[in-house]
Amino acid sequence: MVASHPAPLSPVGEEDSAKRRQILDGARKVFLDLGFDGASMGEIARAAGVSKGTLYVYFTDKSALFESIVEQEKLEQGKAVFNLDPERDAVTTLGEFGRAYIQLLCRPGGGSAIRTVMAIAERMPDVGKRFYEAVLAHAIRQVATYLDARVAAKELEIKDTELAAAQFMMSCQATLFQPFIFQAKPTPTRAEIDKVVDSAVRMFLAAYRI
Amino acid sequence: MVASHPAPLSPVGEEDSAKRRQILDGARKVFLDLGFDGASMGEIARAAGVSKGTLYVYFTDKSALFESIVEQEKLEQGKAVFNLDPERDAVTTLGEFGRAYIQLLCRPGGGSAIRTVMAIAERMPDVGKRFYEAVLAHAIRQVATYLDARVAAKELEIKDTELAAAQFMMSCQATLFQPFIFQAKPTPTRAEIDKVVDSAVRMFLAAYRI
Amino acid sequence: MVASHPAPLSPVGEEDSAKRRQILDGARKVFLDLGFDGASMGEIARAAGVSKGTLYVYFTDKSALFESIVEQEKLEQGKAVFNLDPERDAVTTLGEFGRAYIQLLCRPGGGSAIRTVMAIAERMPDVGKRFYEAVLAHAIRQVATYLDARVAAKELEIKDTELAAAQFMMSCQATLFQPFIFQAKPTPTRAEIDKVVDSAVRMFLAAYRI
Amino acid sequence: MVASHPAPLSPVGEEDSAKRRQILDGARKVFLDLGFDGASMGEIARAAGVSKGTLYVYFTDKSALFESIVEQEKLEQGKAVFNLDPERDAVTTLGEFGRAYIQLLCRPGGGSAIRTVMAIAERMPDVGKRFYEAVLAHAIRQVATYLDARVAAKELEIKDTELAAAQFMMSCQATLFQPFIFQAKPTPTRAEIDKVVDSAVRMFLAAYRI
DNA sequence: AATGAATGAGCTTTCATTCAT
DNA sequence: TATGAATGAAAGCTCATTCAT
Repeated sequence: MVASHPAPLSPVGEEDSAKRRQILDGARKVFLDLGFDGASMGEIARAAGVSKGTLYVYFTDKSALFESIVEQEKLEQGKAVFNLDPERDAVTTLGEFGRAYIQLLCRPGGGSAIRTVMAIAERMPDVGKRFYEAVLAHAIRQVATYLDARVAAKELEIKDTELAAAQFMMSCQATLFQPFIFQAKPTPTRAEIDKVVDSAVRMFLAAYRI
Repeated sequence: MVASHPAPLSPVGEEDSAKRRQILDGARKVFLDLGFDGASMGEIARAAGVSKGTLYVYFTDKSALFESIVEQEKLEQGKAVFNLDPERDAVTTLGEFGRAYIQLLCRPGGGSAIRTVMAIAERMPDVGKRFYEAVLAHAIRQVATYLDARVAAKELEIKDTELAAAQFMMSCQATLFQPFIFQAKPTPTRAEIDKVVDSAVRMFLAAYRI
Repeated sequence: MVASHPAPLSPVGEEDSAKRRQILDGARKVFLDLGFDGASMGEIARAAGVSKGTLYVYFTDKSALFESIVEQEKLEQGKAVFNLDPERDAVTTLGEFGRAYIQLLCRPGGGSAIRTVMAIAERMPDVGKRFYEAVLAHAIRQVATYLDARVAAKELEIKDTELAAAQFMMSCQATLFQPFIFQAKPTPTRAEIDKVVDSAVRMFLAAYRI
Repeated sequence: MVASHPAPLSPVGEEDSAKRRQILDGARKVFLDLGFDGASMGEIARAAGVSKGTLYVYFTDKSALFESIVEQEKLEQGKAVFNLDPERDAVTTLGEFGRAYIQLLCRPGGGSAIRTVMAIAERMPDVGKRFYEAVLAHAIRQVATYLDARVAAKELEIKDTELAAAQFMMSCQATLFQPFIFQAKPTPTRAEIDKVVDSAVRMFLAAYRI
């Protein structure tokens, strides 16, 4: 009874109590698998191993829980670091980046955050916008910055590096991302990714290398 | 009750009675605006101008109705004809095509079939797959066929025309489609589309023109 | 099949379908017995002999159903006609009226609308106010009008007949209404009512008769 | 767990520990403002500045807490002393009393114990009955006792002083208490109270003064 | 004694579906 | 065929209550 009260702070007080984590983990799976409407609070409670009531101790309502999930995915995917060392040459760097990027987008195991957010964007525009900015636009800006450096290094000649970055990133998705998200093909293999990314790098450099 | 139930045939002789059309038209709008879960049979009935009961005369349940809508969109968008005359040169043809394609993807006014199908693909993989095949893969094949012709005509040199087609089509979406579908930016203007598609055409031809 | 569709109009269309009546009857009992918060839609459905869903076909929500009950009670109690013939003398008329009035206020069988509305008036001020106006204030005005006539007939001398009317009506309630509503005594008997009302009439006339 | 539970006595030695008081004070406000059903144990805990768990240390359940509040109000309002000095003349005494009584009944600021108890009386008849006895009937008895004295002093002539007391007290409420409790009019002003009470006194004395 | 985390029953409400007509 | 009345299962959410500390 001495030091028995070391941590029992209020659940909401701590930004990241164990229970909160537990709920987020359960909710993540359910939301990403079933979408916002398809997921029920009951199922989330079951997945998280807590009672329905407990959900509402930590999150005001279903939307708040969902937005926390998106926020978390946003942070996690947004901080995916790519090796975009401005000194390195474009062939290697873009190739490496492309492979990492596609693997991020086409993560195996169902439940894609991108799909889930896209699906709800019409009804929760802010959620969609913030996710896009933090993840997709953020990645584009990183690549654009790298391209700026290579332009300065006289390896490339590009007017609009942000557009070019986006072009490259979209090219890398060719035949991979859409079939994946539409469930038309399984998660792309390493070999498929290599082939497509290599081709994208070739096309990109054929167009922009000095 | 005597001979009034000739057989559990489709409600009317023709596969596409006026009522059926009416229902599909109403349902289309509601499903594309609100998604599968967001749409309610009541709202669909109202939009279609029929009673809720009638919905079940023509479609066994909500899923069947939804799949019919997707089927219809599939057929309609699948037959969106692009002028891919194999005789025409690549600059003009790809430019025109690219603009038309982006306008198809980024149609103003909410209700996007692509988003709606994408959203449900995890829970209805067949629906997603069939839609992808009939619309997106089909468009890729059309472009690939055109590219085959231009390769044969010695204008282009491409190993894998299907991959190249997809690359081009994805490049055209750069900075346009994703922000649009995530509600991060408004429907792209004509000028924006022109700029992006022109750049995609330039990049593509710089890489693949002989 | 000829004249088989004579009446199946929309439930809400008819202001007073049988089902609607059935629901109101069930809801009346439950609301008046348990109050707004104490009554549950499930119990109301059971009392009305319909499913919970049906409740919402006829009434938008619990409040709307409650307000309909209050409205109904208002109309019913508001149109309780008292014989306030301006020609009749005050002793008889006020005595008769007083007895009828107390019997209205202290109706046997539990479930008092007055109590129920009073209880919710703080949270639904409009409901409270409208009920008061239509039932209590309306009765006061009727009596005041009668008193005006008796003043004109030189039987009484009263400055403020509305206040006098209210005084008389409150006097009639002495030792009857409050114990009744607080459940401190059972419904008053005829004899008790007679005694109290007679006394109120005597007091009133001793004060106001010319 | 050894000797830490001396016995299931009341939480503390004194019947009215500071904590208990604190809870009662918080609960009073919430119950009187929102009624029994409208008040939640959470809100009560917040208002009292204790945890929800503590509520259950001092009171077995919500009903017990509520009944304690009513008990407390009963005691407090029951001991509201009115200057009913049997030596003083009726005009002054009844006038003073009437004003004080109406001010007690029509206290500004929502939270009326009378309304709250009345509201629940059907479901908690004992609570209602005890409150009526201790507050309303008690006040009537006080006035009746005063009237007895004035009858003995030959100022008044009254057969049933308890009935007369109640008559007077109800007359004082005319046009004031009911509109107030139904939220049909705001808290009566001092001037309004004066006017009504003066009139009630006049009527009463016109009828009962020798 | 006091807490606050956790629960689960129960609430209001919605909605896909059925069925008599 | 077409209807709309009716349903009941299940949703999101609240809250009185319990319990380990």
